[in-house]
Amino acid sequence: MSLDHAILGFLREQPASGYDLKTLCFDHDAQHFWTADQAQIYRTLERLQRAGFVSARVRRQRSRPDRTVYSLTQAGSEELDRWTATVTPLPPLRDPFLMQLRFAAGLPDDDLLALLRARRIAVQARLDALRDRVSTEGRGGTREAVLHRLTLESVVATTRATIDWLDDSIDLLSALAEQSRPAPAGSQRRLFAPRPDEKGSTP
Amino acid sequence: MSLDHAILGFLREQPASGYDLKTLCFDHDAQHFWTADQAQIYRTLERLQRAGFVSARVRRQRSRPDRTVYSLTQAGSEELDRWTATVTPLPPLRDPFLMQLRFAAGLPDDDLLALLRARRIAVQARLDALRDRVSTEGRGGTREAVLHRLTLESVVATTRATIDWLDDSIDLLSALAEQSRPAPAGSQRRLFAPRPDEKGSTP
DNA sequence: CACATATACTTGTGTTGTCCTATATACCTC
DNA sequence: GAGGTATATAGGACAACACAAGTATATGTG
Repeated sequence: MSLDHAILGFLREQPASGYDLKTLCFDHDAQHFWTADQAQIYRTLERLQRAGFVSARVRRQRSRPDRTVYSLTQAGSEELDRWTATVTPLPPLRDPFLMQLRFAAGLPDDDLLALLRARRIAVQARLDALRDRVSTEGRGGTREAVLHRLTLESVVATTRATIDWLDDSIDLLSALAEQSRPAPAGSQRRLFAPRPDEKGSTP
Repeated sequence: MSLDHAILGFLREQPASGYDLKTLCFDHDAQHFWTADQAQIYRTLERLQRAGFVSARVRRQRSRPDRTVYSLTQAGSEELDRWTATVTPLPPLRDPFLMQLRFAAGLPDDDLLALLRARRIAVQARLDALRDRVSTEGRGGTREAVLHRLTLESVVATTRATIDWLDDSIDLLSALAEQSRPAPAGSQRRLFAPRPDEKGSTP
């Protein structure tokens, strides 16, 4: 029921329509810790309203379809406080990529390395996007701003750790692949030192 | 459809019953990257059998209920290889705890810090358990063993990063809380150095 | 004027995953 | 011999979530 509380959280900061929540909140602000389908947001709003946690009023608009703007009620605010103060157990770990890696023993070395390198690129792109957000959104001294910054930094930290792990894993697996690769003719043992523009295998 | 492939992956390593998959595979080996409900495992096995990816045969047992032992078929093995070689996009980020933190601005400082400290304890416990596993399971030079070790190390790396982030966050928030706390009588400024058994605030 | 785009919301449907319960056998312990 | 534990499987109910399509209106663009 995290989505419920995310919506309550956003509505506490300011009233919003389902459309606002989707385009402004979930597609941007919350992007690094939660996402939500548009249909799901509307259905959840309906449910929260029935539960008395939010109230709705329709805003007529001339140039646009009418908006149903939701606000947090007192009960909603209390529920949000109750929930934020609740200690919850760690959720089970779930990572399709690690699963893929765990069962990739059947792949040729090159395919395995390609998989890891592709992953590295994707994770690096995510990290770059996060850093952009830290530098643009990471200002402000209000309590909300500090907490928002902390959530961004959490994801930055784990993402960096993932990149480091990927680098180590790529190094390890290429070394293993090199060992087991049928040596290209005349290269079992180097007769000459590597040229200066060639990288050594290990520091 | 990750569960499907996890089952194919385990069955490639050795034939197993639904019960084996639950108790030996998902509750232990795969614990750090996937979990599965017992009911779901049986239903998935049925589906995989209909799809021709696994085959079943019943083993009569005298002292125990009969077991239905599943094995990977040729088609199943091919599907597994196809899937492991497939590059998939990063899944969206989902973290209920970060959401909680993001919307915790309404909490008193002490509750907020309690939340983070409780989290630290839980994450540390997970890390300890992972380290145990690395030292007991992290042996062997087979391809499977290496990949298994890498998956464990991935989770160790991100878990460590999370602990570091929690420590930094706790430090930051306690400092902020200290600033805004109404100063206890006579303690705006320390007149005496801390006694030797008192901890300094920072190394 | 046709068409795409942005706004704003609704409905249907399927999949995944969780929880709970039921069934059955055999062992072990009190 | 009653009750707990381990083995082994199966079913219903349901919540969460994703995907897809449909309904409107107004604006901008070629």
